[in-house]
Amino acid sequence: MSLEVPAHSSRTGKPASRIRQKNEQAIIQAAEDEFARHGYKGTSMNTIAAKAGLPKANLHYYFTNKMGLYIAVLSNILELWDSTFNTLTPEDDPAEALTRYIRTKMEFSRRQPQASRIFAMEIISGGECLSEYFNQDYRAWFSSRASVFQAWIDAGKMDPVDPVHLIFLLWGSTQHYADFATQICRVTGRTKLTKHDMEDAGSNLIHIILKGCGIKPAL
Amino acid sequence: MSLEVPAHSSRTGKPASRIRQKNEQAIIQAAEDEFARHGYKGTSMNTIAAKAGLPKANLHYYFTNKMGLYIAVLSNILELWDSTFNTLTPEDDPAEALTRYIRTKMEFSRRQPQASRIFAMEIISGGECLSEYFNQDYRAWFSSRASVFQAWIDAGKMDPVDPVHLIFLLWGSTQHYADFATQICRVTGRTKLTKHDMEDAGSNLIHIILKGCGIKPAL
DNA sequence: GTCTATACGTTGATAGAC
DNA sequence: GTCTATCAACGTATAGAC
Repeated sequence: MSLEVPAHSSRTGKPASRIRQKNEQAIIQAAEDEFARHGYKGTSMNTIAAKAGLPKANLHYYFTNKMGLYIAVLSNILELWDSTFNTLTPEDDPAEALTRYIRTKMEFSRRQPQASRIFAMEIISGGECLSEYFNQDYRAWFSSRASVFQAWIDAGKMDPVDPVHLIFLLWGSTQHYADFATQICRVTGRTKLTKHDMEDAGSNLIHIILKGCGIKPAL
Repeated sequence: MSLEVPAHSSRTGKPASRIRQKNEQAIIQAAEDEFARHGYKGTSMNTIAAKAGLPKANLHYYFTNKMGLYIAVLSNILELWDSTFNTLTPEDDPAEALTRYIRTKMEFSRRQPQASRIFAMEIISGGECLSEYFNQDYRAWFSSRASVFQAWIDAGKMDPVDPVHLIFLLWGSTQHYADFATQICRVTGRTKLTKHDMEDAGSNLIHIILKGCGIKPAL
């Protein structure tokens, strides 16, 4: 499902040296910051190199070109992304499972806001770099997530809401706290969203969404 | 064609000629498309000029520089944005008012997705161009919106949810359908979101959010 | 493996003919 | 008011010395 990140040199296929690993990490880190703020087109290799503390020729040595670096960053992110998603099953207790899912997504929004923003930018920009990602497998996976909700509905464990739109509600409401953190801070007079703020936000979402779906909260 | 009062040149304050009005409109239209896709930094005057069918020197004639054009586009959007927001009052019936509000926002996401995306890109990019917009007045306005919900809560018309987070839930869940339309289409196998799709999405949100807040639906 | 120097296209912006 | 020609700055990418 995810694009491939070479643990080995993309050029030689040999195991990565310690220096290589360290430099690649520094570059990816710097690239994440820039891509998250300015998107693909708006980011320059120059700026990334400066932020990573390396001459810009090195970026081209480790990643063949700008798109190569971008794909590496995206892959990094999708790996994270995917790993937080596959926990719901029809056998689960809806209240418990949904609570856990929302908490996990909010925790992700708090700890990896950059990842969420890069993803958002890419989607808004047309998402062509993710066309590989949104393939048959992805649609099948999405379907299987939706069918979990359908199973709960059929078993009378929750209201007959549209499972697909419920997923979009879960995604939209949780990612909002990563992508729009700037606006949220400005509006509420904060300088940053604390762990506590995010937990409050999560509790609020859990209350409204569970009750809204006719699920009794877990004890 | 009607005899409207001509808009005025942003430079001279003199009445705008018909040519000027037409060209400015074409430029802003093209600029919106590009800024919505690539953000401020990722957009080039060159591309905008080509899309507007004008030599690029003209853009600098009508709008002093790139930032001037960007601000013009943003202002255009904020005007639209604000005009859809001020309908909730403590005297309203919560069910009716919230239903209307969600429908309005979804209608906005359907008709003006570009506007929503430019706003999203700007916020993700740090939102410095909006620092003027997020001023004292804005915070006061936001507060007054939140206090409407608080009034409903105090009157026992809805559950004691956090009014501020409720607003973020409303914003996040409705804007998601504009900003992430690409992903939604890919995932659901559609080519575009129809009016009918958006109405379904709205109905779903209304069901979950109203019930989740302990509000009985309007009849 | 690393970095300096550089090629060469594109950028935002302007000067000046029409 | 409009547009062609042009500028300096910056973009990605590479060649080749170390």
